[in-house]
Amino acid sequence: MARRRQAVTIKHVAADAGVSLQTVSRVINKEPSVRPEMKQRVQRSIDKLGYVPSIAAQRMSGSRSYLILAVNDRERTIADWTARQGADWVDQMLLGGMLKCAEHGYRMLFELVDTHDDHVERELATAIAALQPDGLILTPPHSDNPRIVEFMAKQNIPFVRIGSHDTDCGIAISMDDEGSARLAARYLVDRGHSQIGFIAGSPEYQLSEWRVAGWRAVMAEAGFATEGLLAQGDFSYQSGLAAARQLLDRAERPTAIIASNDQMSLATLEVARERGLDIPGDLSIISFDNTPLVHFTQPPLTAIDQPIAETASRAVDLIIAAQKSAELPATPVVVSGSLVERGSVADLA
Amino acid sequence: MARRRQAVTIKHVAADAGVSLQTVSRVINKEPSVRPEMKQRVQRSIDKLGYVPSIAAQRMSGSRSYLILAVNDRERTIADWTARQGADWVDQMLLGGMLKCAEHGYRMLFELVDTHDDHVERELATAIAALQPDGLILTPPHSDNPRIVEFMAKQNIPFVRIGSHDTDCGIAISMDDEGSARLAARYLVDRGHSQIGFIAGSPEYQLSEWRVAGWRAVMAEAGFATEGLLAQGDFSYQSGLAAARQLLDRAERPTAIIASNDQMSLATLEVARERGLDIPGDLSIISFDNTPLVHFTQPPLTAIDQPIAETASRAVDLIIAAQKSAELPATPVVVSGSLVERGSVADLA
DNA sequence: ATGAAAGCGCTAACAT
DNA sequence: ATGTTAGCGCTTTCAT
Repeated sequence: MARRRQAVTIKHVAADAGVSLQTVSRVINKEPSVRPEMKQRVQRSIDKLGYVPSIAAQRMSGSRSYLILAVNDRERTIADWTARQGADWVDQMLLGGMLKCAEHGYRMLFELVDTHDDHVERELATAIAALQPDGLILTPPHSDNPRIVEFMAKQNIPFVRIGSHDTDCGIAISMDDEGSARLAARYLVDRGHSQIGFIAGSPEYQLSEWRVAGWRAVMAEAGFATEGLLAQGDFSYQSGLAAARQLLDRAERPTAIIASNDQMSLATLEVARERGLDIPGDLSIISFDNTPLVHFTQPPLTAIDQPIAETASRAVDLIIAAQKSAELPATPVVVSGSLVERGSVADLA
Repeated sequence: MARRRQAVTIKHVAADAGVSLQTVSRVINKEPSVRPEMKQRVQRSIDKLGYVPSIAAQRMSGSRSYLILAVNDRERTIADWTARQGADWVDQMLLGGMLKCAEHGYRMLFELVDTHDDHVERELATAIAALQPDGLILTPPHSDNPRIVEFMAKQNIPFVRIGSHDTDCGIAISMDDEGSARLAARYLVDRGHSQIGFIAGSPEYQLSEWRVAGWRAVMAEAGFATEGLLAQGDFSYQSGLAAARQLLDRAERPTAIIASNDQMSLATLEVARERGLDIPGDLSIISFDNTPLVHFTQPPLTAIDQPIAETASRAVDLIIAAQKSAELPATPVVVSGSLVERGSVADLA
C-alpha cells in the first residue's frame, strides 16, 4: 500500500488564500485576533479545498487532540456482548458520549481495560500514550479501582469517574443510586407493601451499597424491619436465582422484591414461576437498569431507569470544561434516575 | 490545563540504551536488520521506561496509524440505541472488530455517518483526514451507497464493504444472506410446510433481495408456489405488522412465515396473537438476526444467526492483509450464518 | 548493521 | 493583526 500523506494541508490553504500558515491556524482555532475579512478569505479557501486539520499534527504540536477516551471493563463488557441478553450499557454510553462529543468537535474513543489485570496501569498508560486523549471517562468498577484512580491522578489529564462519590481526584459523577433505590422503595411503600426484599449487587461496585442504603432508609422511615430481607447477589442471573430463593423461603414471604439489576430480576421472575407465584398478584418486582429485556418479560418489569446516556453526555461536558479552567466541580455531579411503571407491581392499598 | 507532552519518547529510550533513535525505531517496528543483542538492550530500556510509541507521531512521519475506522449509519444506529429494543449489531461489530484489532496491535474507532446526508463525502473526508485510519469498514446500507463507495475508491485506503457483493472496488464480505434464507426455508420444507410466507426487508439494503432469492429458490426446488406469499417490509415493527396481516389475510393461510429481521418477527407474533393463532401450532415463525429479544418472546424464536462478530473480525484481517500486499481477494468473502432452533417452528411431518 | 539528517502538518512563542 | 521560527516524536531517506 502506498504511503498516504495528507491530501490538503494548511500549506495549501495558506497559499490559496495568500496568507501565512499561522493565520490559517488562527482561523481554524477560532482565535479572536483575526480581522473578519481575513477570516472570511481563509474560510473560503478551506471550504473550497475541503481542508480538514489532521488530529495527529495538531496533537504533535502540543495542542488538543480532540479525543476523549471512554474506558470500560473488558471482562464484563465482553461477557455482556457474548451473552447477547440485551445489556446495553455500552450503547447508551456511546449514544450520550458520541453525540455530545460531536457537538463540540470532539470524538469519542472506546477502550476495554481489565480491572483485574496485574498491569492495569500499564494497559491504561499504553492507551493514553498511543492515543493522547484530552480526557478520559472511567466507568464502574474502574471508577473506584484504587490502582486506576491513583494512576490517573498522576497523568495530568482530566478524567471523570462515573458512579463514584470520591472527590479526592478526578471528577465524580453519579446516577444517584441511593435516591433511585429510595424511589423504588417509596413507590412500593406507597402501594401498601411493608415486607420488601432487596437483592444487592456485587460488592465490587460501590453503587451496590448505595442502593441498599436507599432501601434501608425508606424502610426505616416507614417503620418497617429489614431483618432477613436483604440478599446478596453479584448482578449475575445465577446469583439472582439464589438470592430470590433465599428471600422467598422466609416464613413471612416478602410481597415485593427490588433487584439491583435486570438479570437478577429475571431470575426472581423465574423463581416465582417455579413456585407458582403470580406476578404481580403474589409478588411485586422492581428492577434496576431498565435494559431492553424489561419490555419482553411476562409481565413487563417496572424498573428504575439508569440515565446512562445523559450521564455520559454530562461527563463529556465536564471534561471539556475542565480543559479550559482548572476548576473542578466541588461536589459530585448527580444525574437522577427515574422509575418507569410497567406491569410488575401490585397496589395493595 | 497545562500542555502535555509525551512522558517517555524514543529519545529517552535511545539515551538509556545508548543507541541512535533509528535503532530504537527499528526495534519498535520489528525490522530485521538489528542484531539480537542490540534488540534486547533496546527492549530492556523500553520495558524499563514504560515507553509506548505515539500514534500521532508515527502517523505524522508517514507510517501506519494502526487505526481502523468502522462506519455505521447514524440515523439507524441512533434509532436503535434510543429505542432500546436490544438491537445489538454495533455491539457484535465491536466485539469482533476490537478483539481482532487488539490481536494485531491495532485499534478500532467507531463513527456514525448519515447515509442520506447531502454531504456524505464531506462527512467521510472529515473523519478520514482527522483520524487518518489505515483502513475503513463500511456496513449496510453504506456498503452499497454509490456516493460513499465512489468516494472511497479515490482515497487509496483499503476498505471492506460488509454485506456487499460488488467487487468493483473495496473488499466485499457478506454473510451469505441467500444461503441463510435457503437454510430457513429448507428447514420449514423439511418439516412439512409448503405455504411459507416471506416478509422482505427494506429495499435500500441489497441483502433484502438476496434473502428473498434464497427463499424463492427453495420454494421452486420443492415445487411450491410463491404467488402472494411475499410481503414487503422495511425492517420496522410497523411494517412487520402490515406485512404479517397481509400474509395472514390470505384465503389459504400460510403455515409458516420467515421474517427478515427480529422486529418484524415480533410484529408477526403480535398479529398472530390478535387473531388467536397459536405459535407454533397454527403458525411457525423463523426470524433473522437473532438479536437478544429472541430469548424473551413467547415462544422463543427459532432464528437465523447473523455472524456479525465473526464478519467484523474477518474484515479487520482483510484490511491488515490489504495494507501489505496490494492483492485483494478476487471473490467476495463469505461468512455463513446458522439456524438456531428454539420454539417457534412446528413439525408438520 | 547502525547512524545522521530531513521532514511530516501543525501550533506556541516570538517577532513585527 | 499578521508573519516567522522552531520544534513536537517519529520514520523515511541517505550515508557509513
